Amino acid sequence: MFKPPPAVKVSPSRPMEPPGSSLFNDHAADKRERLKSNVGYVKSMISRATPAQQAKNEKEFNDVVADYKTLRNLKDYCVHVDLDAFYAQVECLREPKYTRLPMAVGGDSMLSTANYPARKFGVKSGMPGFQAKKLCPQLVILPCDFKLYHKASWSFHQVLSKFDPDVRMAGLDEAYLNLSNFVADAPDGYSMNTVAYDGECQCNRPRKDDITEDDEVISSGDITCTICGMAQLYFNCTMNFSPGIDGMIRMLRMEVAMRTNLSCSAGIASSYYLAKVCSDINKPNGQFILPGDNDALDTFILSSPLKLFPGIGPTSSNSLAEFGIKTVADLLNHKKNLRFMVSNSQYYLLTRIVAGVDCPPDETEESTNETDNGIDSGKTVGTESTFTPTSNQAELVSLIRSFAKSAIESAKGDGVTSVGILFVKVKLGSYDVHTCSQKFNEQVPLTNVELLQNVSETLLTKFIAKQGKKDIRLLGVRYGELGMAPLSKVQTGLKSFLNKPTVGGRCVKRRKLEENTDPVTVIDLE
DNA sequence: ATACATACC
DNA sequence: TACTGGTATGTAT
Repeated sequence: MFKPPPAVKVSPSRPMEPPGSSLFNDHAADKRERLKSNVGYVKSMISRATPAQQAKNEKEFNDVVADYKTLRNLKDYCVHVDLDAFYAQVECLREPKYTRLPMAVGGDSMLSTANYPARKFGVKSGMPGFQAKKLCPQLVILPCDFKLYHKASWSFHQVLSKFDPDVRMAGLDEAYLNLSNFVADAPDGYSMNTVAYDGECQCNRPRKDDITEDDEVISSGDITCTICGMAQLYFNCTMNFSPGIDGMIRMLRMEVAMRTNLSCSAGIASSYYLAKVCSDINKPNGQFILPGDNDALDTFILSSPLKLFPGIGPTSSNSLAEFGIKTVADLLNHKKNLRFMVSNSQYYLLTRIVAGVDCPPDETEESTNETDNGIDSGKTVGTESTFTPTSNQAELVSLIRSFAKSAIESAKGDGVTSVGILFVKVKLGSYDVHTCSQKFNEQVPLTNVELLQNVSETLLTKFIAKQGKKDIRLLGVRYGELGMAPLSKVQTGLKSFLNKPTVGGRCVKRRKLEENTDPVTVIDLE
């Protein structure tokens, strides 16, 4: 397979300075404190638990896991495909020189993505740009260009839908496929006509090195790269891939690289949930297969750190770590007390992780939140924004009214015609977040801008009156219980191919997409 | 019904 | 100087 060009060698970063005192750090410290105190409370509860209770807990755990394990479907080939450092890679199509230089996409206050050269310095997505610059002074930060990312995502989706017409996009850069039926079809493996490149051009394309002796070169020549303008040798060839899922996914990733000039990684497992975990293992530009075999599954799951599983975020992970639980194996050693440590839904998530299955029983039905009167009670639309903290009420009122208006525009763009509930979000200078909401007696049409602005303002001023005069650093307005226009009118925009997001791939429900007959096109950079 | 917390990209 | 924005979902009261 093709590999990204080697990164420029750079000296390692100096160690991070200890976190100074700031409102942000104070807030983070408070949060850690609360977590510890919570854990302390639970520990004291555990110390008072009776052996009978614990035995009951242990039995429950074993029973639930055993129950879930019967849902394992070892013959399935679930695939999760994930574009590597997506925004950064797309920016490299426009400016190929960044392929080997540390670069990130985002702004001074937050980075969305960092490319791999930047990651060598410890720069990560989700890090504020100004901190990243301390780790890597030569870091180039490019602004987000969502229009372009949507185009790239569309091309990606087009390629994948040829492998599975029911492919399910989960965000712009990720997708789930089911190739269970596909794989058995080709006992002799797969072959594909491709072009591999060599020469000065370093763009993220299939490379000459990817051609093996099993492949056949049909013709070759000397041209100029259309992306970076550098000299380029090309080799038209037929590439061959081994039979089975490994070859098929190598071919799939080669096809993605050909059609989008983007590299991706893939995970293959007997459940979507595990496939997602697997796609991170050999990233970037790699793939990992978890064999559909009970012992292999158990070994893999038990040895994995819990925080790698979708749904186990920093808070749960840190909390469990306080109890000495870091891996799934650790979890099994605390069966007796798990019930005390986590919420009910977390408990079932954890048992599902242990069992290695996607969904709890009785929840496999395709579900919609849309009710008969066209109200989608699950969906919300909103706008929020951070600004220099201020306690000036006139300014804040003006801001919330403008956000109420932009949230209306955003909702209209999604085909919303009326709303049943309005949420206001306030983040104080201390980073404490508050929300207030008001449910309406009847649906408010989006044409009633004044009313929605007035209610937003009232919720805000009431909040300020209650809290006293404090600095505010973020305001947001969000609408819920959305009345939707007839679907035929709205599904036309660039993002229409995106499915409704599903949190963490925890419960991936597959959804039929429109048949796609358009030819795959290379991303248009303008 | 409302507020808050957690998660994901 | 400076720590996002949009959406979903679960828990507590």
